[in-house]
Amino acid sequence: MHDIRWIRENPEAFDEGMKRRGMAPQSAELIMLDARRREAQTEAQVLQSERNTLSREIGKAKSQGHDATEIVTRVGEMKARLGVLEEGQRKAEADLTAALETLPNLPSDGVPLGEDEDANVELRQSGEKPCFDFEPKQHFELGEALGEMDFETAAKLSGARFVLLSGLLARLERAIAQFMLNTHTGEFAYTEVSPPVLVRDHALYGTGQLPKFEEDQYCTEEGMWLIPTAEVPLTNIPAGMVIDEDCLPRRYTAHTLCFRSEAGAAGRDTRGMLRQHQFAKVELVSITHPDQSGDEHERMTACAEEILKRLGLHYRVMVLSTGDLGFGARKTYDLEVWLPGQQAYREISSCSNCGDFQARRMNARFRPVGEKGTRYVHTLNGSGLAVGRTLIAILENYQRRDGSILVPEVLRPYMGGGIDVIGPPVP
RNA sequence: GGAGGGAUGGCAGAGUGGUAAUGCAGCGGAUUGCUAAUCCGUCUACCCGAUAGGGUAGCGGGGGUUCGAGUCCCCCUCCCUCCGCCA
Repeated sequence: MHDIRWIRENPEAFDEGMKRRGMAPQSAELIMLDARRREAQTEAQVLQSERNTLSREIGKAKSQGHDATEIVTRVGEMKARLGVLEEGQRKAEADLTAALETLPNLPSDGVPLGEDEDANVELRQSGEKPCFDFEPKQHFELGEALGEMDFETAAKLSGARFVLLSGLLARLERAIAQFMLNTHTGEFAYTEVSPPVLVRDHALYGTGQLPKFEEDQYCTEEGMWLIPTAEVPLTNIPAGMVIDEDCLPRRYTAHTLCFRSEAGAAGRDTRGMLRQHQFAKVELVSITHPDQSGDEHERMTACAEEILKRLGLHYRVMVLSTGDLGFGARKTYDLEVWLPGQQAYREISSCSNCGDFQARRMNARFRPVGEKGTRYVHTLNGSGLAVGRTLIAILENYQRRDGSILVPEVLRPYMGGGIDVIGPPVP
């Protein structure tokens, strides 16, 4: 959500930001709605003030035993008009909010200008593509050959875009998540959280999925929503609160299932488990002082990168262009891991600085030391990492000629001991 | 599913129809010769105003009654307790 006062004072900067997002100028319409709102408010307040004065006189007169019928009739006559004005004020406020709440965040300075992901800019790479003396397979070929990645049974149970892992692949998935959580909590000072994965409307509103992206979410009959990412519960932890400045930054991590309808993704990534309706992810969320969100964004990205480095996976860091930026983000780094079976880089983490955009929606503030009043916190979120996609990356990067998978060194302690290789498949 | 009790400022907590007590925290100021005490003011959001200042709203949300609602009535949401069911 944007600050209407800022828009009022910086209309050209606001429109410039929207333009970089590929959107038409918005400020004129918003400023008009704001003017209408303030006009309606002032109008209503003048009459309310009058009413209050007269009502107080009635109270005074009555307590002194004087007759007040004349004033009572006068105030009574104001009533209908007052109702109309108050209704007008409510309407004007609702109109402005409705216009504001569907507008995306403005890109930060320095975010590359572009229409879509083709304009994303590579910042750096880490590691190297592995060399094979055979033709590397895709993850689903490997997993199915091992007999531990079963799309047919999953489809029988749940339909398309689901997978059933079993045996050592199921265990590998668990090991990956454990390794990530232990690293983020033990070394990077994130507090582990086990949050609800069903949330109310206002939580999804706070992070920006509602009202605009309702069709991407799963909703229960009771009106609860399955989270599309743990960003939703974690970022909403400080919603509605005023926290002390010395409690910042707050860092949370959680390993949860995520649920996405993939409504707009028909036909994309249909083979394998790259794009599923349900997947596990270890999420990172930071709540920071406004002056620190930039540094925190770099730090968070580095934490996610460290996981890939320790797993020995080659990846590149992209900064998203203005056209590829998510709704709530002002700046996003994507980590793209190399998949030798696919011969492609694929997103495995997305780290975003949302500034005060989400904080304003969820009313999350802090009290600055030495100042009066409150300010909005800044919120950041990043995957640290997507567990399913990490499994894919390990399969494709650590595959061997015989179809077996070498377990990366750092994961072996989590595999239960003595399991350094998964497979090879039995014919 | 059944029954009951609740929701008041950053926090705690009074308030049964007439300007939202009080305490703590925060902020501003005064004062005192020492890490502090005391006193005064302020305290959320918005509107008007160049400033000084003025005003409105805010007691979970929305309606209603009333000249006037935190207070009375209706609807809704959420929280808690007990019972039932249940991992």
